[in-house]
Amino acid sequence: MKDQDAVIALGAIAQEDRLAAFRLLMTRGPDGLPSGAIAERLEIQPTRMSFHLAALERAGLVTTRRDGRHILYSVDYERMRNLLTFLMEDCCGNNPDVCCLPANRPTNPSIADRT
Amino acid sequence: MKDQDAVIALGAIAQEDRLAAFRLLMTRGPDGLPSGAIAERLEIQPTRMSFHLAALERAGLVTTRRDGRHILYSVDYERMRNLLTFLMEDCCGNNPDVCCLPANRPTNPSIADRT
DNA sequence: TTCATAATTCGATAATACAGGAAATATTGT
DNA sequence: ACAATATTTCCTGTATTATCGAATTATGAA
Repeated sequence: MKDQDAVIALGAIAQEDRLAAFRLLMTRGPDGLPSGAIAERLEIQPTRMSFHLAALERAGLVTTRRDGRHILYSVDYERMRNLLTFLMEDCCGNNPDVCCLPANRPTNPSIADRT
Repeated sequence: MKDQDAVIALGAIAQEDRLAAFRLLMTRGPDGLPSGAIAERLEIQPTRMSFHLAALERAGLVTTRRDGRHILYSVDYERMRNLLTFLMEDCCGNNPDVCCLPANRPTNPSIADRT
C-alpha cells in the first residue's frame, strides 16, 4: 500500500459517523448492510450516510453491490488488512524492541507459519 | 480507547506530511528526533513541520521532551498499540471468520498468554 | 549581555470537508 | 405507466484545516 492510499483510507475512518458505520459493517461480515439500515441504526440522516459511505468506498475500505432496491455495503477486509499491515511496517520491522502490535502478540513474523 | 480519541488519532496520521513524520519517528524508537531534523529529512518547511508535529502531539501519538535547544519528538508506542487494538476490536472479536489481522496471525486472543 | 540556533506562535489567505434540504436516479410492485 | 421505496447527487452556507511569512520564545555559546 502506498502512502497516499493510506492517507485516504485513514482519512475515511477519521470521522465520527464514518468510523461508526465502518465498525458496524465490520461486525456484519461479507453480507453487509444497506445504507438506510446503517443510517437508522446510527441515527444519521440518509443523505449524510450516503455521503459518508461514498467516502469509505472511494477509500476502498468498503465495497457495494445492489440487491433489489437496496445497495449493500460491506467491508473489504483485505483492504483493511493491508492498511493495518502498512501501519505496523515501520514499527516492528525496524524496531523489534518497541513494538506497537496489539495484545502483546509475538513480533516474529514466523508466527504466521504456525497452524 | 473511545471513538472520539480514535477519530483524532486517525485524523492525525491521515495527512501526507504527518504520516511521513510519524513513520519516520517509528523507526527511531524512544530516542526520537528533533523537529528540524524531521523537516530536513522530509523536505518540509520548519514552520509546517512544527504545525503538523503539534497535531500528532495533540492526538497523543507522539510525546516531546527538550534536550538543550532541541525538542525531541518520539512515538508513544502504547498509544499506537491502543489505536491498532481499537481498529481490530470489531473485526476478529465478532467475526473470527473474516479477520482483518495482518499476516494471518492467529485470531485467538489466548495467543497473548503464550511465552 | 549579545549573538546565533531551534522551534513555535500568530495573522491572513486558500483549500477542503461537513451539514441540510431539494431534486434526481434506480428498482420493485400494482 | 404509475406510485412507492432506497439511495444518491446537487446546491448553498458554514466550519475546519493547510500554507506561508513574519514575529516570538527558549536555549546555548562567545
